Amino acid sequence: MESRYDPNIVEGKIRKFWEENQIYKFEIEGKKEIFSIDTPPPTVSGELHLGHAFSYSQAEFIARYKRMRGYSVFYPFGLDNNGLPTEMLIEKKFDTTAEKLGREKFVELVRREIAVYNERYIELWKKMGVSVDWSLLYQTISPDVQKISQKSFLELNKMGRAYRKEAPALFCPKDRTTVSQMELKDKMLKSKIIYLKFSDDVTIATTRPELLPACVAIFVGLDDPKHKHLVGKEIAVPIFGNKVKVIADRRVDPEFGTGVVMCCTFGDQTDIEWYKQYNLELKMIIDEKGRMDHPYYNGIKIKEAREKIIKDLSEKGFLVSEEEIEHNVNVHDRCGTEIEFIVKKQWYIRYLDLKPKFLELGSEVKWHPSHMKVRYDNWVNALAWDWSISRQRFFGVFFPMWYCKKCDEPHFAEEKDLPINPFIDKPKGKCTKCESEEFEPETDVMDTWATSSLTPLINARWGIDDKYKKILPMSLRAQAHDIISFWAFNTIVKSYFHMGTIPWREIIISGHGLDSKGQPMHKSAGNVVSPEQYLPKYGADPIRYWASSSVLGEDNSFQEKEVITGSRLINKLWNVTRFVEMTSQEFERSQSPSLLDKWILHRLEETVTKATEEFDNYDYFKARSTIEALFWEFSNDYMEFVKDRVYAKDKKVAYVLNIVLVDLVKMFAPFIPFVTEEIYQSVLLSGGTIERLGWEKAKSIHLESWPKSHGKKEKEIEDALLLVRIILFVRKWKHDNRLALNSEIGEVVLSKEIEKRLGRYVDELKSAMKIKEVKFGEGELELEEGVRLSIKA
RNA sequence: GGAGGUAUUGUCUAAUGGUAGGACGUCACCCUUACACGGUGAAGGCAGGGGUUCGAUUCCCUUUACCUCCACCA
Repeated sequence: MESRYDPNIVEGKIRKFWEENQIYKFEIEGKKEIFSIDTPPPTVSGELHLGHAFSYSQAEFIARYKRMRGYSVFYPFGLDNNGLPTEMLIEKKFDTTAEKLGREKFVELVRREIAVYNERYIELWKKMGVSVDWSLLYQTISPDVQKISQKSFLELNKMGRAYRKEAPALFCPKDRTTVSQMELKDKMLKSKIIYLKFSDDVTIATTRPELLPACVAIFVGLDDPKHKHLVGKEIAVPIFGNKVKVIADRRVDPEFGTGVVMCCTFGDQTDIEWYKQYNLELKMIIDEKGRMDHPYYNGIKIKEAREKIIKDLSEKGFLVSEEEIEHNVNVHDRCGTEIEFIVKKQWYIRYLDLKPKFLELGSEVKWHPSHMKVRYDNWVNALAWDWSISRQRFFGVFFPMWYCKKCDEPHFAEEKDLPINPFIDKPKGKCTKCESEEFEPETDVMDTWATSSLTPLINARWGIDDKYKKILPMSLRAQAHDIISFWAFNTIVKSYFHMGTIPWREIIISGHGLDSKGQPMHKSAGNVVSPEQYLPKYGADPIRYWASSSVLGEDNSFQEKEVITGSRLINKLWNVTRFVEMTSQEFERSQSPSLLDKWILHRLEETVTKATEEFDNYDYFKARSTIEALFWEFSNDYMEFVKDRVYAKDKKVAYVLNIVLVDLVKMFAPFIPFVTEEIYQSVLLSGGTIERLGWEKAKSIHLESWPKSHGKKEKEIEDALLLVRIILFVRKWKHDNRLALNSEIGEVVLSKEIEKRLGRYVDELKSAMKIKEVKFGEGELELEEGVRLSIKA
């Protein structure tokens, strides 16, 4: 055994060993019960950071634990590499756009490029030592997944759940795509609020004067005495002269601005609500490129339009005043551009009628921590729109359909022909409505959530073969809390539609890995820390150690010192092993173990019971702490106390040292898989420890069985604990008297009361603390009630 | 504006209705045949204000700060 543990040499070797021996291969056949994990496919959108490593290791600890508990663990890995984030990554890298390149060339470029990122992601995850079965890898852009996603769409369509409707959609003028509610972000932006005179008694405040040509109504507060007389009248719009009605509505705050609001289709969400409620006229004046589509503006950009009309209004005397303000606006999460509304035909999934069902399904899943379910419930209760799944983008899963050129009737692909690329594949048959044979493809792609919400079905190879049908419903979903409303919710939705059940029995929600100051890692904040930075220095085990230092659901800031602590633990474990290895040649199981042996065996027993319980509850951090507590007692106390016996080649102490070590190494294995594997292979297996203990050998520590508690209670535990307290007291006395801890002391006198309990074990005390003589009599120092002792150097 | 979470020594982080544990850092001591990348000790803490209680860091209310999600933003 090397005197020093070098992760850089060992980890690579171990990784190779795992791969060559397929240690993490999922076995579908056999008697073992299946434990299936639905892990998040990371979005391929750039470099991975420690926040990712943090989130992903949560499921990883559980997977390794469950494997040791004898489950056949289905632990796949996925890559979410379709959709806008991936497109933007490539557009940025090559400083181009999909429009410039054209659809085909662009898609090809993205395909080629993501292969590189895929490799990088996988490589890093392997380095971190995740125990996924890589043969289960899926990508959301792969043909199989496209097929599943398209099948889902076709099924929803057959169920009458999919519908196409012209509706206002959130739209990002910069990325030229519709976006969903979930892609919005608030941003404080400077802007101008303009006061416009519509008539002598009507002045309107607006931040969007350029929308004036789209003004279709004027609103005042419901019971606003100042403006009550206006309700029902018609007022002319400045410059354009068309007359619009004045309507009273509760959504207007009489105290804000002038108390009079213009409604333009569409300036914001309220405009849309009014448009729907009062059947207002539709005037779209912004096109899909974010340019003004109105004769007055002649195709200029929104910001220019604003300046132009302000100038014009001012010249024509409509402008009363303008104020600089800072206000919250909805911007696109990814590019920060202000969101507009456009009206487009989009595909929707109708599901608002199922809100009670979704709440019910949410309750069927067991949430860890339980309070995370509240977020799910809140989201479902607040749902106000059907699910829009169309995106005007390029690199994504295509809708498997065309439209009739003559009558616009949708024409769907057949399931057996999936996956379909409607740009290449030709539709079969004639238009069901007009019998035309000419079609054009649906140019939109599906929202990536429409696909990633299918991960349980993707994992089960739904519609491809029945190989992994058994994994459903999955045992566990692991994800972070920010996407409860998207990923968790949408997965439950799709699972209900396609299977009629919940997708998984339990869900664990992790927090975020934050930077050392507790800030979320964002590229824009410049605080992104990559695991690559720390891997060469410490290896993967210590980074995993950091990642395991948090309670489920809580954020965890990255602290290098935590990594260092992990590093020291590993070093200590290595050296403990080296010490114990010296004793591993001959064991003898004692029928009457010494008091200290009983003590440490009792502690082992306690630890196994407690850690198992905690792990079963997904409290891996508690489990780790429990295990660590035993480890430090074992190495700093027990091992020190029995050194004399070790040097004297006592076979009984050898036995105790080795079983405690083996169980500790096993219990540490889910957290620090590399060093524990190395110890298992190079010492416990090849040194013959496992064999001599009479235990069953495994190919890898990670296929070993988790230690079992025997439920046996050692007798005399109270006496053993007293003995330990006395030893610790003597140790402190040595320290206080500036003596080396292995120095000899002449005499210890213990009070008479102790003689009855510990009289037989005096030799253990003597040997543990190098005491020449132990007597019983009257002690001077008080250890605790009834226990007094004197110590003489 | 609403919902959820969090607030513990210089820093990071646990537990707990009755003496708050650990890690890093600091200080002191110990070069001990597994480890000085070690060991033994010490100093140092419950965000503010109310309430319940014999007793509150813990339970309740509230203020403040931060994180996440949602809504509003004329």
